[in-house]
Amino acid sequence: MNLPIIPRPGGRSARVQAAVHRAVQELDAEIGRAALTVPLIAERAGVTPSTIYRRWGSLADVLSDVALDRLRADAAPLETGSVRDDLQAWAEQYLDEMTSPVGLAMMHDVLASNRADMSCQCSVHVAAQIRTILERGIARQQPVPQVDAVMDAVVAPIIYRALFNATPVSREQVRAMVDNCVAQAAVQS
Amino acid sequence: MNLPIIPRPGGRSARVQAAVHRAVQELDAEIGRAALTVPLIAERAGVTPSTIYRRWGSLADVLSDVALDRLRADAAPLETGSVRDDLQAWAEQYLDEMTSPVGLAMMHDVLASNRADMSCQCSVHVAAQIRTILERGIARQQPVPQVDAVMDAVVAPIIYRALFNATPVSREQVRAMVDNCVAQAAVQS
DNA sequence: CCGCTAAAGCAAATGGTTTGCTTTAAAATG
DNA sequence: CATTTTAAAGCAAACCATTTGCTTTAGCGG
Repeated sequence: MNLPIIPRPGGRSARVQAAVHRAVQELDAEIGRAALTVPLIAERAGVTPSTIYRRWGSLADVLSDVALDRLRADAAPLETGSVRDDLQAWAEQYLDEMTSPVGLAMMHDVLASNRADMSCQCSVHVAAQIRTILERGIARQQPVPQVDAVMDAVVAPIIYRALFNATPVSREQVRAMVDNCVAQAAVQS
Repeated sequence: MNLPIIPRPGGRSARVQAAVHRAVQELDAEIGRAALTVPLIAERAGVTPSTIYRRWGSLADVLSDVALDRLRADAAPLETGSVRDDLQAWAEQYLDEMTSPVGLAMMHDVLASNRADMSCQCSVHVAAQIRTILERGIARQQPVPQVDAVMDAVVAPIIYRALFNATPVSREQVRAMVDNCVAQAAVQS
């Protein structure tokens, strides 16, 4: 419904936003995501439920907003000196995050909000991480794959299988996927 | 909550199940998925809301159940004589289905139920379709890729980008993905 | 400092969800 | 075939999340 853009960034709006985000994370840790309700969050945050409904629209939107916030908090990928190693390290960490209960819940939350703009943020964020790695490689004059190629060959299988398969991608498979992707880029250049 | 297994397949349970499924599809067509509620569905199906809540657990579970039913209704893939062509034809149709509003809604419904068993059914079903195509190729003594390879290289990008990207995979890209995948299988054998 | 306005508070009404109990009908048993 | 058993459906009351109209607050511009 309403965007999580803060119209009056200096004041009460910002405080409410922060309080609600904190309340969600606290309650999530204490009682679990399944037990979260808007009235509960509102009470913990010290606001009224209608405030949350008016600003976010629904519980799903609040959770999605918080989940995206956590995604953005991810650190920049490490730098080892080779695109292949950087990608492998990053991809393994990404796999761990996204197959963890927290990561899975985040994805479900974002998708459950049914807002294309929010869902897209996920891939925008991931693409930015990958771009960071690839640009280091370009700066070193190494051959690098396209961002989209990495998304299709590495990210997509990780996420698809995390969401729809009983068995997630293994670390070996991730490494093989990255290898493949980087090797193809080397051939094509 | 409760499984969609029918404990007394011969009688009232089966009738209720069918009536609810039909009610969901009718109402979905008439008023749209966003307006669906359990009481509405119950009324149309001629049952009481508590019946639905007791059997399915929540609206999300009902919608997920119906969505999986529709998936299962998919026809068997066509046969052209070549694995590559069969896969391409099937993949393009799959792309169309999954990027359509109906297909997207189905995936969201299944994921929103937050039930791993239901989500897995999606990939199980898709894998079965792919296996059908590949086994024809094996029968013809052609080299074929692994089912999982097709899932990772073709299905995963289609779904990932349908769910998380503003721009879905294009038909050309699908064809390229299938080509790649089949070519790799030919090399490896 | 004063007025304007967006957002928060409040409270009542709405309606989806849960739950205990009763009734029905399908299956099992003799 | 009649009888017993039991899972599931019906019913209705209670509960609680959500919506909504109105009032109040507080940030911002003049």
